[in-house]
Amino acid sequence: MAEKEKIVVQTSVKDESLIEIRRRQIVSGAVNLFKEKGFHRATTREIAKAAGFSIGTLYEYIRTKEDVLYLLCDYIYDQVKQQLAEITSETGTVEELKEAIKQYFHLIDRMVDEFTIMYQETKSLSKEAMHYVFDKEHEMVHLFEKIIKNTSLPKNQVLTEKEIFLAANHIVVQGQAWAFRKWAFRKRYTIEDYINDQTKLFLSGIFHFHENS
Amino acid sequence: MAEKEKIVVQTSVKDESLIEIRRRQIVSGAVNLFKEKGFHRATTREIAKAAGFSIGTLYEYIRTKEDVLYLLCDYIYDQVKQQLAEITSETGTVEELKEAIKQYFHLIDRMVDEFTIMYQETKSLSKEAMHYVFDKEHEMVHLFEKIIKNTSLPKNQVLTEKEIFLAANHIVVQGQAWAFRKWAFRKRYTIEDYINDQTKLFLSGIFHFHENS
Amino acid sequence: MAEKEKIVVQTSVKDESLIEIRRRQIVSGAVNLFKEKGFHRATTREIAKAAGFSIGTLYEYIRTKEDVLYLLCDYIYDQVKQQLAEITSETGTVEELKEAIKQYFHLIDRMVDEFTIMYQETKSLSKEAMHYVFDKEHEMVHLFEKIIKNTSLPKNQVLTEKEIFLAANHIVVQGQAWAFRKWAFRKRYTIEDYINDQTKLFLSGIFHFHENS
Amino acid sequence: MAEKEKIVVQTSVKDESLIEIRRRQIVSGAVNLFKEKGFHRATTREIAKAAGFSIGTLYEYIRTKEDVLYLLCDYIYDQVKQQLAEITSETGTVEELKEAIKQYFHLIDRMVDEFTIMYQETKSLSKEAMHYVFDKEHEMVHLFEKIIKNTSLPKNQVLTEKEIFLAANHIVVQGQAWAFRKWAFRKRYTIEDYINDQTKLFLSGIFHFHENS
DNA sequence: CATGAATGAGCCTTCATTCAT
DNA sequence: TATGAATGAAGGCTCATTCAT
Repeated sequence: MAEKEKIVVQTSVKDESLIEIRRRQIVSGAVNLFKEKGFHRATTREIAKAAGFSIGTLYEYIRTKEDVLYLLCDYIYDQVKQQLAEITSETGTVEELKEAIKQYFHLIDRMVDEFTIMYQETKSLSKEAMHYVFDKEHEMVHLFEKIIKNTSLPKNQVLTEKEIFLAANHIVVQGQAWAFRKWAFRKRYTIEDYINDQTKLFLSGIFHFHENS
Repeated sequence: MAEKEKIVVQTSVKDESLIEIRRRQIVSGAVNLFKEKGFHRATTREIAKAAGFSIGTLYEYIRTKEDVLYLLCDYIYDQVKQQLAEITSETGTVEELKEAIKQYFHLIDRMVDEFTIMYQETKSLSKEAMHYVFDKEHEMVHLFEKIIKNTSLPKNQVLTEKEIFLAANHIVVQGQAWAFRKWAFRKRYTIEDYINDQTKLFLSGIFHFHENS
Repeated sequence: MAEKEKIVVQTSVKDESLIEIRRRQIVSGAVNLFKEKGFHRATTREIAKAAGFSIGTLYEYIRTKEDVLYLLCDYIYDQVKQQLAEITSETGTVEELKEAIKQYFHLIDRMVDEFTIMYQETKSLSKEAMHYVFDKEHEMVHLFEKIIKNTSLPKNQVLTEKEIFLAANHIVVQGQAWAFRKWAFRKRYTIEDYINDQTKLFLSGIFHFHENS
Repeated sequence: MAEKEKIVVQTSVKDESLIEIRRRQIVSGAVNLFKEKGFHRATTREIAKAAGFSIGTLYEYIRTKEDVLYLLCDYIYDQVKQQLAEITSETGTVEELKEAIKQYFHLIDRMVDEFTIMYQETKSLSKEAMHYVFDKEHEMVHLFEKIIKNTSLPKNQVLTEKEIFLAANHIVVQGQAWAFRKWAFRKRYTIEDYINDQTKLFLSGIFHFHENS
């Protein structure tokens, strides 16, 4: 979780604040571009153009094309983390859990493109970078694990660690599904409906987990 | 759903049965290759080699590199469909539904690599081919919709069409999750455990769907 | 002029009469094909198909793709030669010369496609084959040299060998021009008009050759 | 006829003057190469090498291989046009016509290779590019039409538009003949001789055009 | 003789990356 | 720092030719 984990994308530029600006430009240009053509089909020239400067300049801020994808994933997770940071479970009520799910699903809905790109292109990353991304995903699962653990369920429904893990994954996965199966859901569901039904299904699931054989 | 819908990958070879053989070779070679490097990083020469013949020959059986991916997706779905065809809901018991889920999850487990590739690379297909794949996915969702619809749930838990759709998607998505989140699940779950817990969560979910607000 | 000069296109087939038949098929298929796509753009598969048999069979009657072009040129010249053989200058009248020109121009008009192909693709031939073709062209020039030489011109207009050579070339070239500049001429000229005016221009030219400085 | 008609060969390089330089390099390299092997047999790598840079660079200045041929034709016609621009018929004397022919024939002699290539490979161009080249040819014919029209011929020999067209084509064609039939002419003619005799033949032709039936 | 599947050299083109200005 | 021209490895694909049946 420490910032130190961040895989540093090397630059030849010294000015730290300029680096930040340029990278923001790269990322926001890349999102639109990758959304349209995917990482592999997008050329570095196009990335540079989308970012608003020349390839020469692009390569002052990245070392390889893959860095762009990495930068993008990094940026998205930062956003996610930042926004999820506000979700906490303090009282342990079910309402709080519902709220967390809602926040998370809305977050995904707001960033559908970014998420879609991430889940599609992540596999193109180097093993090293991929692990970093996996870790981040694990953080997200973990966040929900904590919230679920903290939530007071009916007495006879106390979940084991493993079951909590499954439940947390469930939320994360169903959230992602909204992003990369939108072509299937959008015809029948608004995000609100989706949240509603998914939450109901999920809650009745964990509320009665141990009732069926 | 007619077989005629199949998007024909053109060939310059006339012998139909030979085409079948060669394509099977292409597909099984490609699975291993794509698993390792992904579709984009694999070269046509490598695909040919993995299939056991020269590029020249490869191109006697496909028109473009994308055809390989298409052939692969096609093959996988055919397998899936064929194996799921045996799953039917005749008595409408919950046991039957459980069995269907089990079959489906086992199927995915058996073809983890194939599924992973499919969900990762599908987006690289042409619009036309993508729609064909989407249709196939829809068939799968539909299969579960029918089974769920046919299953007798507690009286007060009758599901609407929309809810059935969600539930069917749920199964399909959680099945896929086993494939492309295996890195997360494998540490704690065997496929049997996974099936078990997922089924429990799902069933208690739909059995009590309308109990929570 | 002897048949011996013919560069033999080797075959692995023994039956002489079959060879003739197959080659005729090759040539007539190739004319249509080359007319449309040119020699380089036409594939051997297409040539075989146009000829009415398989590539395998095609290669029983030729050694390389170039042979097809060679066969084609050979055939065309044979046709030309055969048809021009009937043109002779026996009385030495101007009428006879006119008739020869007319015959030649009409011949070209009848075989525009063949001529066009020949003049366009001849340069793709090997040096050896090209020389054979050049020799054939020379024969044609020579034919007209003989006719012109034999024609009685006004006394003060007797032409030197060199001038006769030029005049003969003139006819050959202007004939070819009808074939490969048809896009320019066709708008304003019918073949009859063309023959008429070209003949007039030519005759008045050689009839008054030595009048201007 | 406006310069604007020029079919633009697209580039990814911005510096206009550099484009000019590189294209000149491409063209002059291509002339030698095509002279030797023809357009189809020459590879892009060879073209690049002949131009003095890498394929990568070559493709910064052209879009496809065909562009090289187009660039070449374009260049040649520019040269021709530029050099013929100096030829004008102001007084309408026969001497002026002779001079024009002389200039044109000399021009061809100077650029035999270029002309030969152009007339041989032009047919490989796309329809669009071919039309552009045809238009240029038409300009040349038209130039001579104007000159001939302006030339004062004997009173009873006034030529019709159609005859002038034929005569102009005559010059253009006989000029080309010097280029692509050089193997035939070179043995007996120097360019001066050729010009001399061709001019004589042509002039006596048009001076007496209407004397023969 | 006829067939057509197999082969692989080789072609055109792209594009990530570098480096002189 | 910024620029963009230059580079060349590498990729997708074609097609003339062969050879077993």
